Amino acid sequence: MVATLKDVATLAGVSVKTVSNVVNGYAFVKAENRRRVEEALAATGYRPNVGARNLRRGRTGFLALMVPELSIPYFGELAGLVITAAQQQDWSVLIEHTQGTRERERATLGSLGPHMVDGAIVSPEALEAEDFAALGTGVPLVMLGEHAVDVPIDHVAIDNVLAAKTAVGHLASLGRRRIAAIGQNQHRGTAALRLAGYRDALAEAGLPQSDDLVAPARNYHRRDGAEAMAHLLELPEPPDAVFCFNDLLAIGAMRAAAERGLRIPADLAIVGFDNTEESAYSLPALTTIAPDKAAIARTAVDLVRRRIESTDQLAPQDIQTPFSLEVRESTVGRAT
Amino acid sequence: MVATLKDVATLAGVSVKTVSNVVNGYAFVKAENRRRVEEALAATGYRPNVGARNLRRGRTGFLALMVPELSIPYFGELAGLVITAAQQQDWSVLIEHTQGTRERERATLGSLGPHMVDGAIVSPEALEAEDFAALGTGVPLVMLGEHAVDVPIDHVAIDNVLAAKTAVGHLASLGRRRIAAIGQNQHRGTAALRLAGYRDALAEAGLPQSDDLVAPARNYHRRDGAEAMAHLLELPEPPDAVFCFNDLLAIGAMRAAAERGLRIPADLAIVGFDNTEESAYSLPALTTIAPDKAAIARTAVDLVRRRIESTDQLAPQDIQTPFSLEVRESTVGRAT
DNA sequence: CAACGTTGTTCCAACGATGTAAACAAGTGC
DNA sequence: GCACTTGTTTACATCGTTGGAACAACGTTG
Repeated sequence: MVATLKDVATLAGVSVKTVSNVVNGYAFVKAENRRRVEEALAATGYRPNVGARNLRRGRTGFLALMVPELSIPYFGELAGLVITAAQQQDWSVLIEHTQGTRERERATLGSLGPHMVDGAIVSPEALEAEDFAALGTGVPLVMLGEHAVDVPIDHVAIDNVLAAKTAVGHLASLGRRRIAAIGQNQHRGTAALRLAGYRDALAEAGLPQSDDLVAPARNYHRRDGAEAMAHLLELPEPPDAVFCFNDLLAIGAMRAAAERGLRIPADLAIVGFDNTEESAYSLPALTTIAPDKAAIARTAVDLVRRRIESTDQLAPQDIQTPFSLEVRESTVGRAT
Repeated sequence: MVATLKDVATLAGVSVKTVSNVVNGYAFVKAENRRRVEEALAATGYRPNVGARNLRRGRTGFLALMVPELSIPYFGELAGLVITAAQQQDWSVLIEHTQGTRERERATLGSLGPHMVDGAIVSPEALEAEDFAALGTGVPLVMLGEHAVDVPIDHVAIDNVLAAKTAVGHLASLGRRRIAAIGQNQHRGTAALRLAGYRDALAEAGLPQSDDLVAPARNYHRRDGAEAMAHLLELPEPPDAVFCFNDLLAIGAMRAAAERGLRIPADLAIVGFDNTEESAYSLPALTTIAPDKAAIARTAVDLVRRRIESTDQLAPQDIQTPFSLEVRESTVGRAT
């Protein structure tokens, strides 16, 4: 059996409340009693019943994190950072994954009662505006990544348009003329933004735009990148560079290119997006957009906390976190 | 505010318990009352207070998963599978990570009161036998991976010795003579087992053993693999093959080899361990031991459930899950 | 029509912790 | 000796839920 406050109190010969006071660091407890209580606590190995405590306090001590797939390196890395940031605020993190389907995302959002978690950090992919109505009221929510739609909810992301523009600008500055993009997708908010950045950069560099060079990707897995790249390489005039909307697509694209005997970056330069750890060690190492993932995690947790603490309505925040371009071998070749 | 049973009861004009009965599917509720309660439930958007319910029922609905780092692909993939398996048993998964330090692992284990979670699945790296005494009593615990030590706890893993032997046997069968190993580590149970398998295979193939060819790795990150490989390649007689104790080490080793102009597998064959998704897309694609991660996750969740449900003491189970050798380019070259 | 079982509902206590306020003890000042 | 602080402890109600006992209403049966 597990010791409760009552057990400890009996053992120490004081009231339950006094034990509670000791546990919670209440100042006015006589030294003698404090000592006895502490002994009893140690003897019984008392640990507070989180459920009961939270029932009383109206907090749960849990934070939910909703991601599409934990096996995707970006989300694995991000989740780790969120957990770390949350631990510092005494929160435990509950992770749900949705496979990026709208139905699962709705269901997850709906199950997040305020009794279950104090707040939630969500990274939706397919949700529509109306789905947010289904959300259990009263749970502070922070969204990561781009809105698909306009929803009055806190939101943390990098400037996707600028980031994409930076990536493509880098390719253009290297003298690439036929720059392709992989990752177009109707259902993802980020895809539209990154595509816009891609187009901006081409326009600015005075390069022609061609729909042939924009390859869609249903999911953002390595396989999708390989398929898209294979398709691009069959064009009569194949690209000499490609901007992939995430690192996994880029890894897949590299493989497809390598399998066809292309040299990277000589024949084909590749830029990814996310700066997952994998990208620094791929062969060749991948040039990629590096969002400050730790900042994203910290900011998101902070936003949740702030919204919980302040009783009055805050206007929804829209916070942009920094990013940088990590230049590696896939665009500039092996450093000598 | 959030609706409670009381609110619903008032609205429906019945007692709290009747509403509770409806919510919990108690059979004997008059149709008329049931209808009114259901209307009231819908109108208020009632969701049960998980904390209170569990306080009463003595269950929490949470399962803890402790891993060293979520950003390590193997654990990201595994965590995803555990979440999926747990969802099917109506459990939400709480993830804690420890960076693989003994102190953090102890602390995490200690914080898992039975009020917090119904059970825990842990993947420790540095824990010693005595640390398990610190565990809050009464929480069913399942360990993944090898024990460092003998502890009477449920345990799910593949046969590490056999798996390592299989991997190294594969290298030997390809005619490699100087087969190195990367990943030796005093503190990891798995390291010892994989090393034993490595030695078994060498012995069986009649190959000489040399301590020079066994490279330690503090952590199991890509960087450690690269450093170890660099070291091995500086030997007067460098290896012609290397067995890495996980995929990340192998990825790092590949990079170090490639940077020194070695061709893989012609000059150096490499085998990894874990079959992370990354390994199928690396250049060259990595030959690796493929544990059935889904089986591990399912088995672990099942074990926890079984231990919760049965009141009597079950003997600690020791379950081995299947694995296979995934042969790819890093040992046999590009398929034509 | 009394006794009984069946069905449906309500009341009460309890899970374990904590906030509130009251009770108690020991000084202090007048 | 009394009111008044100041410090210290306790009793009690409460958070939202559910199990069990008690109770009420009903039709059946002997």
